[in-house]
Amino acid sequence: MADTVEPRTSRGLRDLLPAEMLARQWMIDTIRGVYELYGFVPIVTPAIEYLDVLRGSSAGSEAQQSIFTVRNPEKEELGLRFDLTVPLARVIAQYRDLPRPFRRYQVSPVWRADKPGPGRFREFTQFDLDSVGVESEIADTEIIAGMCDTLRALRVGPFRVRFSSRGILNSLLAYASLSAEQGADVFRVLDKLDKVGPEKVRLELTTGYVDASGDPIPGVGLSSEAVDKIERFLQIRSDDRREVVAQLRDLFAGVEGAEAEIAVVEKISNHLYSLGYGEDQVSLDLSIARGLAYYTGPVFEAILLDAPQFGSVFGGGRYDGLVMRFLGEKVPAVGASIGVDRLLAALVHLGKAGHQKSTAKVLITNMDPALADDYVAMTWELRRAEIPTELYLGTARGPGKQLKYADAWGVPIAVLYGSNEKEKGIVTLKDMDAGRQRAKALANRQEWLGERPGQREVPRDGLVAAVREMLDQIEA
RNA sequence: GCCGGUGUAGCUCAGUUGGCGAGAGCGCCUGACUGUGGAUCAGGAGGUCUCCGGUUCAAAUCCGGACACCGGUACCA
Repeated sequence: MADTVEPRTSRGLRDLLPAEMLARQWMIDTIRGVYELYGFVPIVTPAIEYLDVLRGSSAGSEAQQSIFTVRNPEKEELGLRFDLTVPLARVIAQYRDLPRPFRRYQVSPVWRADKPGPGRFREFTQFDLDSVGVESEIADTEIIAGMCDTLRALRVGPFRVRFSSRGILNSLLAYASLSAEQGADVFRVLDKLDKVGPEKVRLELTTGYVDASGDPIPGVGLSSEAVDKIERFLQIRSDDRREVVAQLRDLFAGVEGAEAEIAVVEKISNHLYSLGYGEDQVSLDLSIARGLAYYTGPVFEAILLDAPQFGSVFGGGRYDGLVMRFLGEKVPAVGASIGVDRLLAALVHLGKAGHQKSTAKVLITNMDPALADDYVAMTWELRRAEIPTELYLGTARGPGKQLKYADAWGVPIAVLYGSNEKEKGIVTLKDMDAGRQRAKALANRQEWLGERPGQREVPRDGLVAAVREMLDQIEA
């Protein structure tokens, strides 16, 4: 016995088999369609970047251990990208002659060396779109509208895009007399509101608590007056975005800088109203904080109302400071990112994706080696008529095995052609699904064989037309 | 990182208080049925029982350790 290698994949990595790839490609194509309609352009950047590009020059000690590091022959310090935003900032800084605004999309895998969890992997794909170099809130509006259009195009069922703003949260800090440093912790905790509920958020903002597993969760150590003010802020909830804006103005009256931040959010909301994005699609939800530190303005995320357990499937915000790392100059930018894997998992869960198993619509079976020329001819005839067709190339001889093969791959139509058909100048078409349905009702094999469900004989020279007709019928 | 759980066939799992040649279902292969998927029936292939050490006449089973995976929780630029 020769030594063999055990086939396996490293932790947190997985293979995407055909059924999943087909669903994913459909999803990506659909999203791409929306963003090209909006006039975004594609780019791709290398998976591998210099470590200092990924980390930032100053951030030696920052908590960025989840980068996979990579060795090259020159022994340079390299790593796999962990998102698509940092490489975008690099591109903006590196290609100074790119016209701005630069509005691009990118769909690519990213890597994080975290502990994998349910629906969470070390290699996963993001679909990002960003507008770089636009100060106007119309860019933010465009991203939010695009999120709505994308989710509608994907037929995800009811969804909600929720947005807020870091500017408003900063006003909250001023209102509650908190420092910017405390702010980072506060935002992180607020982001968990949906998941853990208001009591635990209060505990985590003050003293901390011990969770069900006995793991102590440290508190942020805020005073109860500060937490009271935060809670008053969080109580502003309404489906009506205008109502939220009004209450916010009321609460933050006299807080320095607050009015300007509220005005930005109000403008976005009004643009969206005038475009027909009402409360059923977009809500102004002040509990949205987003975990990332680099956001500077509006932030947004989308959830599926029929699958809320999948969390945010699409999120983003404005980050006016990120390009500064490379250019030393402030370049405004706003964008959003779709977690392709998470959204796809949600769609499969909802039964809205993942049904297609094959690209071929027709399998030409191969029963008689003497007729090889006919099989090849029929195959290319169909292909040249733009009908995706596979010629059976395996070793099984009888039609039984070959039909089983068609069944296993979910090919909707099989073509049977042997000496009988050749003599009569016909081909036999078989609608696989019709047979599948019929099989449920039949217990006895003689009946099953005798009936030959879903089969039709058509003239050999009418093959293409007959297949097309049968496909139309199946797809209707 | 912390807490808990689980490692037995390709997959899902059963294996009683340790007891001779290690099981089931699904899947796969062959045949009944040499030109028809499903169903049924018969047969077949497929296992270092995660690994290392210990206890014992005897370990998949008990003990210790390692590793891996799963779930929860924390962190997440």
